[in-house]
Amino acid sequence: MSAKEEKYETLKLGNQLCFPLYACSKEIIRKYKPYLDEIDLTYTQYITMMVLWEQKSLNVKTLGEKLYLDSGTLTPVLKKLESKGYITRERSNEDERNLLVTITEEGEQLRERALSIPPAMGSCVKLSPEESELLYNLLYKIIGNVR
Amino acid sequence: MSAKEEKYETLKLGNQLCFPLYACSKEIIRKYKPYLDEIDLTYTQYITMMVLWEQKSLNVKTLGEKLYLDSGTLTPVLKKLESKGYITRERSNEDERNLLVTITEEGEQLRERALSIPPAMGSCVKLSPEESELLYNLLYKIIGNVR
DNA sequence: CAAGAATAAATTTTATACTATTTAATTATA
DNA sequence: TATAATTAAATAGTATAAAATTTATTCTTG
Repeated sequence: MSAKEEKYETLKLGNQLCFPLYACSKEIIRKYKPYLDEIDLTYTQYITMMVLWEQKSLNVKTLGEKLYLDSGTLTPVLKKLESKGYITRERSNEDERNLLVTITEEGEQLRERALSIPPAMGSCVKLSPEESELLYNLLYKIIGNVR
Repeated sequence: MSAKEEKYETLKLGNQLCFPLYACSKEIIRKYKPYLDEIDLTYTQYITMMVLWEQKSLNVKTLGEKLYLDSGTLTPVLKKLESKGYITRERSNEDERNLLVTITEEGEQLRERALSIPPAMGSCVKLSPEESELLYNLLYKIIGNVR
């Protein structure tokens, strides 16, 4: 390898860790689309509903901390979910700065229809349980380091 | 654990592999921002330049295959890079359907200024070389499986 | 060699995302 | 307690992304 090639080695796309992360994330979300289309959710709406299926009611800030998203992204997502009838949005009585997001009965029912999605996606990704766990731990390690 | 909790276990955010992938990708790109701001590039513009630093000239389709992006995303990115003087865009003589993207002298010079970015980012991610390689391989394995 | 098929970009539409700013409400403090 | 500081959402502006459609060009094949 020439001296010049050596010098710029670290700037090659194939030597980045960020690029496969970015590409992999996008490709998986793309792969979700046909399944999510069946329940008329986008990926962002889906992970938002996931939080609400576990915790029936919370404010935008707490939701954003769980999803690593801020109100600039969440406000339009939540308005959309409200228009679909899956959530309600109302200011908290104790502190009116907080907008309380609460799942509706229809939102609860959607959970049933979403049950088929994780196994379908798992069969696309095709990692062994050991590989999945390894990847999971490495990703959360980076998230912890970066933040 | 109750039967109901058991049933919905797979729909919990903490049990997804896609979510940490998505979150990790975004957090890393966010971490790039201050470094990329110094050379006035966005992340998408940066990975585009990376390809062009390696291969001086190619058409939009080939570029898109390398970056997993289509012309809908690349066209505005390339117009921006052109306006900054880092690339030229011209139709190929052999086949006028192809738009040939070519790096300029200024684009080449930018490579020098970008040299400091990979080591700065590496120190943020804080994975050992072994962990990095493991992660790299798992990510490309998924990309290969999904596509 | 002309009509149709295929290909490459660009454009359109919808939905994210991030940063910075603004607005409204609450808390802290001088 | 009036004012400043802080906090939570919403908004504005810029930049991605994906899918679908359109346009222009080239290839295929009858």
